[in-house]
Amino acid sequence: MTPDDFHLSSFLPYRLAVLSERVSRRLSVEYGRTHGLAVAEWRVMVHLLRCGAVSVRDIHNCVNLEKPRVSRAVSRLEAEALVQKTQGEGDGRLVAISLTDAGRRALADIIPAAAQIEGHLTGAVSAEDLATFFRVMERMHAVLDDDPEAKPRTVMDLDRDAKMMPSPV
Amino acid sequence: MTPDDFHLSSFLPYRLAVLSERVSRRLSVEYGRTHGLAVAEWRVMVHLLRCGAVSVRDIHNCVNLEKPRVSRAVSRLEAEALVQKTQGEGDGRLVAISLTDAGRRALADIIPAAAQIEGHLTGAVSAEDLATFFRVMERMHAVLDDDPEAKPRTVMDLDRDAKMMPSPV
DNA sequence: TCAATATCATTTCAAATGCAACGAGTTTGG
DNA sequence: CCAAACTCGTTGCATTTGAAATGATATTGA
Repeated sequence: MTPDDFHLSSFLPYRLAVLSERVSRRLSVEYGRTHGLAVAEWRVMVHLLRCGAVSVRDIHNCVNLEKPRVSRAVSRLEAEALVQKTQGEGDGRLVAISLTDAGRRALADIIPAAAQIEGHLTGAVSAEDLATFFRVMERMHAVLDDDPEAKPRTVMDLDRDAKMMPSPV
Repeated sequence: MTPDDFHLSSFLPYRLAVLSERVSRRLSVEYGRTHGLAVAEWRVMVHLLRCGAVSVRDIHNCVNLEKPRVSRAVSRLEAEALVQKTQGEGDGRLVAISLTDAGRRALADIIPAAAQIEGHLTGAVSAEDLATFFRVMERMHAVLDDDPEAKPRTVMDLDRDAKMMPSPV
């Protein structure tokens, strides 16, 4: 690669970052204006909806947020009474975080709007192209999975389809 | 969309963010370890390689970085003698920022490594699939272009192929 | 049993970030 | 000609950020 014909605007990492940030910002307009949430809070709440009462560590392992960020997001959400923290049953270190009714109501409000934005984005291409798009994303993840310099993927982010690997006999 | 079957791990904005950040981090390992650069500095330098002596505003408009971030990135790069700032010729407000020889040498070092990482990622899929991938990205950008709530795209990020629009007669 | 180690959530601290304000310079319109 | 409006790059400031440290609890192994 000659340095001279290297264009930022055709460089994959840059293009990914630009699109991702643009989409992310558009989305945060939605849940920011309506419920004052930021991306960390949004991810935490969505995770809680599916997984019930879980620990900070569990959220950290599932939604790609650093531990302190989860901790602070939970604090903010608790202050707004969207989640509640209860002392873990068995293990005294663990904190059980769960949605409140208000939190569930907020999600019932936000999720359809979020899904609609996603629908606008995905609706602009054919189902085949979209499938290819996600397949390519998964292939890139797979490349990074084999790269010792790359940060490992969280379990939750593993592509379900890609999991059908020949199991070690 | 029923809130109950909403999965973060299949939500487009989330998936984009996760892949983008993972790729970005892998890349920054490269130029971070070898030359102590962060993403803002990397973008500025690459832009300078192509565009010669330009202003802060121009960089801001081309590489998707906020103005203060460009200003500070340039300061750091200047402190490391990778770029130089000279007083603009005509307009007394403008600053002409350009690469030093050391900056060019650093890029000659980093760009091949960056291109190689990109090659690993793109090499894992067929040319057709990759073309589809970029086409889908462009379509999503187009959707956001029509969305008044979305931040406008910078001129540099416009897809060259997509520019062939029927011009207003 | 109980010291050493590990894990959990939080906090600390320094650095990065982005918005808004600023001072300096330039353009515009009367 | 000159005052108002605009543009440029930088800086102030409050917030966010992540790595490492902390304190509290659990687990391990001798």
